[in-house]
Amino acid sequence: MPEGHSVHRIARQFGRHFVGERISASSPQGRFAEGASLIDGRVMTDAKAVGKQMFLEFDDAVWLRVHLGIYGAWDFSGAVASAAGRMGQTGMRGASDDDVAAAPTTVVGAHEESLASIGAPRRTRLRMAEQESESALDDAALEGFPPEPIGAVRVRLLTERAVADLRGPTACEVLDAAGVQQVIDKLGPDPLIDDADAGEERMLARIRRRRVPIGLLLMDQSVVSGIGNVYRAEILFRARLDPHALGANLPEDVIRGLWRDWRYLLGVGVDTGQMLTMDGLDEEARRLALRNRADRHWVYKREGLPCRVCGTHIVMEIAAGRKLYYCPSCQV
DNA sequence: CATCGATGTTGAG
DNA sequence: TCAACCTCGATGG
Repeated sequence: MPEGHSVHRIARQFGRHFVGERISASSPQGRFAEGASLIDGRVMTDAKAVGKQMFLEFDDAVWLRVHLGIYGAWDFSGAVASAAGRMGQTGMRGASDDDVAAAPTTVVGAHEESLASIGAPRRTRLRMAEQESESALDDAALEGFPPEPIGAVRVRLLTERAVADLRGPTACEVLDAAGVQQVIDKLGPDPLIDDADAGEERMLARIRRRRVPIGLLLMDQSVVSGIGNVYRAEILFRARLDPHALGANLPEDVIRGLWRDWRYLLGVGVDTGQMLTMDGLDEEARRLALRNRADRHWVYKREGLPCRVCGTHIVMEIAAGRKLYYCPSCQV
C-alpha cells in the first residue's frame, strides 16, 4: 500500500542488489508463469519508478511493469540489507514502511541507510537473537537461502544472493520499450523523474484547465504522479487549501506551491522511508508524533479529533470512494 | 476465529 | 458510482 516514495525506494533496492545480475524468474503461485518464463535467465539492466509504477528492465529491452495497488508488496531477503556488501540474511517488506520508527535498527551487517528504511523486518527480528557472531550469521545466511516462498507469490526474482517475492499486485506484466513508454506518457510529472521546472509547468497546466476539486486532482495520476490518500490530505492541509476548490480557480502560485511541497515531501519520504508530513512542529511535538503511528499527521485519519492548529474537529468525507480528511476551519 | 479496512486502479453499469 | 481485484494486519468475539 505504497505511495510514490515507497515505490522509488523499492526501485532503489532493485538497482542496488539486482541490476547487473542474472535473474532466475518464477511464479510460485502460478498465475504469472508465462511472464516469468520471458524473464527467466536474463540480466536485469535497469530499475526505475515513475509515480506508483515500477519498471524493471532485462536484456533485449524486456520490461516488467509492476503496480502494487492497495495491498501488493515486495518481500526481499538474502543479501539485501547490506550496503557494504557483506552478506546479511534478512527480510524486508517493500510496501509498508511506516513501522520503521519503532523497529530496531541493530541488524548485523545492515548499513544504516539501506535497512533503516524500507521496512521493518518481521523475519529479521526473528533472526536477531541468532546473530551473535559473524560466522553464525554467515552460516545461517548460506544454509537458508533461498527461503521457501511464503503465501501466494506471483513472481520470485532470484539472484545468487538475493530474492524478491511479489504478492498481491494490481498490475504485473511484461512489456516492450514502447509499451513502457505508453504507460509513462499517461502519467503526470514525478518530482524525482522530471526536471523540477518542467514538472511544475506540466502540473500547473493540467490543474488549471480542470473544473475539478483539487482534492481529486492531486489523486489523479495523470495530473501528478505518486500522491496517494495520505499525501493528498497532508499536502492540502500544509497549504491550508480547501479540497473542494476547483483547479481552474486556484491562483498560479498556489499550484506551484503544491508541486514544490510534493517535491519536498517525496524527497523526505524516499530518504527516510516514512511519510513525515509534520515538519512544522517543534522537536518535542515531533518526537511524540513519531512515537504513535496514529499521531503522525496533521489531518489524515484524524476524523473528529481537534485540529493541531485551531482545535476545530477534523472532517472526513468520502470523495470518489476514498476518505478525504481536512480541517474545515484552516483550509479555506 | 471471523470480520473489517487499507497509503489503488480498473472496468462494468 | 460501485464492485472487483487479492492480501494481511488490526480488531472484536
